[in-house]
Formats: sequence, C-alpha cells, structure tokens
Amino acid sequence: MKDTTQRKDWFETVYEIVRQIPKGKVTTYGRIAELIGTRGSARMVGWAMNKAHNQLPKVPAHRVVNRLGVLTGKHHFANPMAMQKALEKEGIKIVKDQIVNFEKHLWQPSEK
DNA sequence: ACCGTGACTGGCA
DNA sequence: ATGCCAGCCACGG
Repeated sequence: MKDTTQRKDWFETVYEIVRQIPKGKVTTYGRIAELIGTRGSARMVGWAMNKAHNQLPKVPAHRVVNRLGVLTGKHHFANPMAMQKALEKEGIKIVKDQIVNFEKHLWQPSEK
C-alpha cells in the first residue's frame, strides 16, 4: 500500500517517536531508527529532525542526541545553546556538549 | 534520472 | 587508544 496517503509515513513515524519522549529524558538516533525498523539508518533520523523544524506539533529534537550523549545537532537549532539550555531546563546537566549521566536520562521505550 | 549530502553507528587498521 | 572507512535510507539539486 503505497498510496499518497502513506507517503509521509516514514518521517511522521520518527516525529511520533520523538514526541513520545517524556520530559527530562533523552534518546539516541540509532535507538529511534531501530524502533522504526530501519536500524542503521540513524542518519535519516537526524535528517528527519532537521525537517522536523517545520513540523507541528513541534518535535523535541533537543531530546535526541547521538549514542555518546553528545549534542551533535545543537548547531542545527536556531541557537546552538538553545538545545543545551532546554535540556538543562528539564533537569539534564550538560558538560562540554555532553549529557552527564547520559544513560540515566536515556529514555527506554520499553513501555511502548 | 543520477550524484551528493546528512543532527549516525559500528567495525577494522 | 585513536582514526578512518563503509553501510544505511531518504531528499535536494
């Protein structure tokens, strides 16, 4: 079924997952990619985030980091510090663009 | 229609 | 231990 109605399914799936991230939690691109079923295409997830900038409702891309817990995409935000600041506002501490206790804040979609 | 790029990841040298 | 390369899928020019 590849009707036009399902065209945006892939991107929308990414957004949907990212929106499911609870406040004060973070996840990785690879993790999301794996949830989608396209494990290995973590790049696409990040790219989807780039496009998510125009998506509604807004996607908490600031809660998505690479597997090292580093804010790799901070430079893609309107303001690079906006990402770090947003995370700190959620209770996440960041040092040198890296999340402290990354695994502790890592969102685990075990419940979904 | 083809090539290059991209907010990643994992493996090999 | 550190660095480089290849794989992955989708979109833009």
